[in-house]
Amino acid sequence: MQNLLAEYHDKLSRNNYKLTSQRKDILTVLINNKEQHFSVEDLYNEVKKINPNVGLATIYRNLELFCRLNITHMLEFESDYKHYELISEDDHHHHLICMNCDKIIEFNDEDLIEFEDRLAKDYDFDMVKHYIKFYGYCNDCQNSDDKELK
Amino acid sequence: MQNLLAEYHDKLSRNNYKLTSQRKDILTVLINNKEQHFSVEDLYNEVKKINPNVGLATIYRNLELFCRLNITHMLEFESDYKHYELISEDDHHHHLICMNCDKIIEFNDEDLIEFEDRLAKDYDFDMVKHYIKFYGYCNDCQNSDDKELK
DNA sequence: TTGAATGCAAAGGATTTGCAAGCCC
DNA sequence: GGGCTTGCAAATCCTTTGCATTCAA
Repeated sequence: MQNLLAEYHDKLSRNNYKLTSQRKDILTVLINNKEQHFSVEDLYNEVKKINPNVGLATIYRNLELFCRLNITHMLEFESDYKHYELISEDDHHHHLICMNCDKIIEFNDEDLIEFEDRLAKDYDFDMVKHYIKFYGYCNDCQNSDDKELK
Repeated sequence: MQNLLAEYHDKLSRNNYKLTSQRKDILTVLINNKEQHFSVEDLYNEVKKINPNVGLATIYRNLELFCRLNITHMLEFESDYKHYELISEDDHHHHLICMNCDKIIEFNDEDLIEFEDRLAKDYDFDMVKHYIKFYGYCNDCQNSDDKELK
C-alpha cells in the first residue's frame, strides 16, 4: 500500500503534477478498496470521511487526471453512472452483467492474452488494456418471467 | 430490409408496443446504416430528413425502448457521447480504440465464442451478448511523442 | 515564492419528464 | 375509441468551469 502510493506519487511527479493531500486521500480510498469500483458520488463520500472539506469538483478533476495517467480507468455500465477503479497491471478483470437484475459478477481470466496478442499483430495495434463486458442472465434470473424480450 | 423491419415490428407487437411512424423512421435509418453507430444527435438529424417533425425526446425514448428489447445496444466510448447501433445476431463485432488519436478500428472475430462458452458454464451465466473494447495505440500513433504517461 | 490545485457556486449540456394533442390497433 | 406515443418545453442532474484562495515543491 505504501508502495502503491509512492508509485503513483512518482508518476504524478514525472508528469509534473503535485501530490496534494486531496489526491493522496482519493488514492488512499482507491488503494484500500482495490476490488471495488466507485461511482463519483460514492468516492466523494468515502474521501469526505478522511477529509470533510474536499470538493466534488476535485474528485471529478482528479479522476480525469488519474485516467489520463492510466492510474485509474472508467467503467461504464448501461443505465448507470460512470464508475472508476484502480488499474492493476497484472489483473485481467472483467464483468458479467445480468440483464435482468443488473447484478455484476467480476471475474479474472488469463485466456484472453493469446487472443489479444494475435489481434495486436493483425492490426498493428500497440495494445495497452482491454475491457470486456458480457451480458446475459445470472443463475438467479434464468428462469424468471420478468425478462422482457419475447 | 423489409425482413428486418417486419421482425422488429413483430417484436414490438409481442411486447405490446406499437410500430409508430416515428419508430419506423428510426429503425429505417438504423437498418440502412447497419455498419454505423450513431450518437443520439446524429440519429435525430438523420430521422429528421425523413420526418422533419420528429422530436428529440422521441429518439431518446425509443432508443431506450429498443435497447430494452435488444433491438439496439449502446456503445460507450470514453470522453464521448453515447452511441447506438442495431444488434445483429451473427455479428461478433468489437472495437480497437486508439488512446492517442481516438480512432476506432472495428473488427469481427469468432474466436471468442469458445472462451465465452466456458465462461457461461463456469459461472452458470446465460450469455446473451458481449462487448469488448481494446485500448492502445494505432500504427499512426505508436511513435508519436504526444502520449502522456511517462 | 509561485504556478498548480482547490472549493465554491454558477454554468453547461445531455437526458428525462409532464402534459395536452395525436395516432396506431 | 382508448390508451399508448409524441412534441414541446421545462426540469433534472451529472459534470465542467471561473475565479479567488490555498498549498506543494
